[in-house]
Amino acid sequence: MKADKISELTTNRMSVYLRCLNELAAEGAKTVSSDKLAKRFHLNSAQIRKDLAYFGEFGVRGVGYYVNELRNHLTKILGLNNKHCVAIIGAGRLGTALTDYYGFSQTNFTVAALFDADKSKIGQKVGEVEIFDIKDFADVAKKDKIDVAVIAVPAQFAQNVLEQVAEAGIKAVMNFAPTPLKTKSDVKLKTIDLTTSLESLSYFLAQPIVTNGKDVKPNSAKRRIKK
Amino acid sequence: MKADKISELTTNRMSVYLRCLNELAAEGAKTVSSDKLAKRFHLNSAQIRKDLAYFGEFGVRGVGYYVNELRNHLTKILGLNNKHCVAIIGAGRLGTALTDYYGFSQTNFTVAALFDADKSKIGQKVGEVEIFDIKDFADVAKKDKIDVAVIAVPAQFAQNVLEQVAEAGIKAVMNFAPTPLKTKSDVKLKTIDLTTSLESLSYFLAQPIVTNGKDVKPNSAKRRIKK
DNA sequence: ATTCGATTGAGAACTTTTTCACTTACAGCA
DNA sequence: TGCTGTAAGTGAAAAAGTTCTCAATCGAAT
Repeated sequence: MKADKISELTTNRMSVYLRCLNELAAEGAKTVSSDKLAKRFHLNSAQIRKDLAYFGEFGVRGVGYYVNELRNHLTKILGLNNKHCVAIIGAGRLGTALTDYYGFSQTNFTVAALFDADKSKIGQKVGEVEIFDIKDFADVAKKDKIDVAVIAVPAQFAQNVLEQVAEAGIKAVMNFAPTPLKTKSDVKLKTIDLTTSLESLSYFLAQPIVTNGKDVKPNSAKRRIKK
Repeated sequence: MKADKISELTTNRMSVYLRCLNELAAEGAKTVSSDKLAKRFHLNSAQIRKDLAYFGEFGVRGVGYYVNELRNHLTKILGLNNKHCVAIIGAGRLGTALTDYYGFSQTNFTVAALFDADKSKIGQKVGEVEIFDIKDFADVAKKDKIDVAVIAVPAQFAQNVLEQVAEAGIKAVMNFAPTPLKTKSDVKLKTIDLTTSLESLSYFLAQPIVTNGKDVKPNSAKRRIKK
């Protein structure tokens, strides 16, 4: 198949598959079928096959996928065979929490540096990771071979930080600031907006829960009139 | 219009619109058009009108939307006119960071309690927020009128925590544990998987950047051909 | 009043994503 | 060697989501 444009929905799932394959490998499983995988995360097996098919033919008909082999493929596809160095900009609560979070992680990401504009923080350490002046970003990024940036600064500074980071040649940015950012097309930006997530959840709280078109509440006839 | 099933993509955007309206209101804007809004976050104006149309007719032709009026509507729709009390389960780095994050927040969410299984943490405080024993979740949740739970525990405990939380009658759960969770259909679960986000980003790093099916390395003429 | 520009609301068209259903291929066994 | 059962790969259909287009309608200017 080998399509030339892979959607983010697919790459997200690839990461999930890989995690699952790592678990399966640890459990000593030799093979796994798309159907077994699908059941692990309440997903359609055709979807898994289709996702994988974008990248090649990894399975064996009648058998399934060899766990180790597929794992190696996915690791390569996701670029996790190479080490990645992450810089976190913003040494507040969130930034420092993420420093540990990714530091712990079994994946191939290392938080190499923290950055902040607050003079009083600069030079301090969070675990093993030193806090640098954001002004020195380009230099430090180059020296430490940083290739991923995480923006964890207040919304009003985010655009500026993004530009500095892009200027320094970083091509992958994860943004936690709840604000829309403009970026050049060769920089991949992924925004995680916690406020939006929470508010969106609140919406579902506010609504009566509906299952199969009918209300689940005891004695309310019809809320949510169709059409 | 008033459709009966609103997608999460729409509710996420509604939250974004609301944030923007709050800013506009602060700037003193009286009205705003879908086109102006759209430009703020590189979005199509038809999309905004369609999103809003799910919930009613809020605009005035030839004028746009009255900022304050629309803001009030969105606030009600998202259920943000009521206070929400949030419990965070897992008083590790991430959990404590989120405690502050949402605590700061200007929105109508208050972190009312933290929970952990680690005896040494129980009784301590993070800012104003006390850490309770997870075993007491149901009691504390009832007393403090908690209606949203955030799961920030290691993956292997997440399913168990979710069940306890659901058992206590919580209907909205935000999950940071990188693992698929099973839940009853009347509990709204939203998972934010930071590892997946990062790995997915890594994929785009690993790939040559492609625009129209061709590689965009140094001296390729046209980027992004229309259509 | 009437015209004009602006902007919504909504159906149609289009695009993307997911699911279905079927064909092909391999492994194990008689 | 040929059957049989299982499961990948895949084109087509369905569903979901986005964008286009345009009639309807409002405010303002003439």
